[in-house]
Amino acid sequence: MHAPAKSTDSKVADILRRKNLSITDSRRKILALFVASADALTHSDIERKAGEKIDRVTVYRTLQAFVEKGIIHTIPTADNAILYALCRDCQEGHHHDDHVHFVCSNCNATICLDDIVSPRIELPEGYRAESTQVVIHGVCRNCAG
Amino acid sequence: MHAPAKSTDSKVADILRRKNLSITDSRRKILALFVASADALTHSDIERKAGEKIDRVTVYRTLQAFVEKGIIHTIPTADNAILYALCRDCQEGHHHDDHVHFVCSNCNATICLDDIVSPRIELPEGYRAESTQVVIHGVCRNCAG
DNA sequence: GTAACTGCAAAATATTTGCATCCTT
DNA sequence: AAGGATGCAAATATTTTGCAGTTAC
Repeated sequence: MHAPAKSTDSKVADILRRKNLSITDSRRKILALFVASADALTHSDIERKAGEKIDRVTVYRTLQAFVEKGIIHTIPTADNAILYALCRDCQEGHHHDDHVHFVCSNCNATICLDDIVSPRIELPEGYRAESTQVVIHGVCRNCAG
Repeated sequence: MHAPAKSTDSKVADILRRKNLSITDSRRKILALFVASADALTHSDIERKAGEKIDRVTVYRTLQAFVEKGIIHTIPTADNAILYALCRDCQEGHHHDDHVHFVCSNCNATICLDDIVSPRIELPEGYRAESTQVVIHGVCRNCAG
């Protein structure tokens, strides 16, 4: 098993420090999960992956704090499970919601495609757009084989 | 105030009949809400608007049945409230999910813009898109007024 | 008449809150 | 040392399930 790379660990600490959150075990572990995995996680993913050591309530409060601080964001999904993801861009400080999310119908992973900018869409007369969120369902790189 | 048009009532009955669902009071009332209102509804919207007469459990089961039969569909939202909406096109039989949803940040209504087709989006190598859902936040026609 | 639908009660889940204790700074 | 974070217990809220009575066809 790969030991948790020191780089991940310090990256995590950096993020927390930058956001004025005190650095605790729970937060380190949970944030590390996001940094480590490319795809979005549900509350129960996190509970499961973090092992038995973290209280359910702490997970709630931690996710809430992360969202408030802009470290992670929620992703709307068709089946309305609440997904949380950290985006590369958000890490850098300038949080932007207008990116594309991809949900793999095979492995069920949800991935932030930060590089892809949401398109401008022509709206009917009278509507004014402020932000555009796109969720694409399909088959991801891994599953397409 | 407009009396509930007879046309709405027969429209509702038509839809139920076409989908092989028996025509009951609850279903008629709930489906009428969708037909009547232009925007999407949450579970609690429905409970509230339907009056005290409909049991919470019946609402759950009715919405589930409607979704299964393709009468309504769920809309993913940024705040992860579960929204249900009937789409003009879905009524006609050929259900397509690839339409644009608009959420008004002022009046909070969610509207299906059935006329607007989701754009094709260029994906990274290896990804295959099957469907594209777009949610645009902004100010709707009424509120922009 | 039969199968399906509803409403009530209750179980199973999910989320929030209060508070004493522990940990970070 | 002080303020914030955690974990436990318990309060709420949400969703699901079972079943007896009712209704649509």
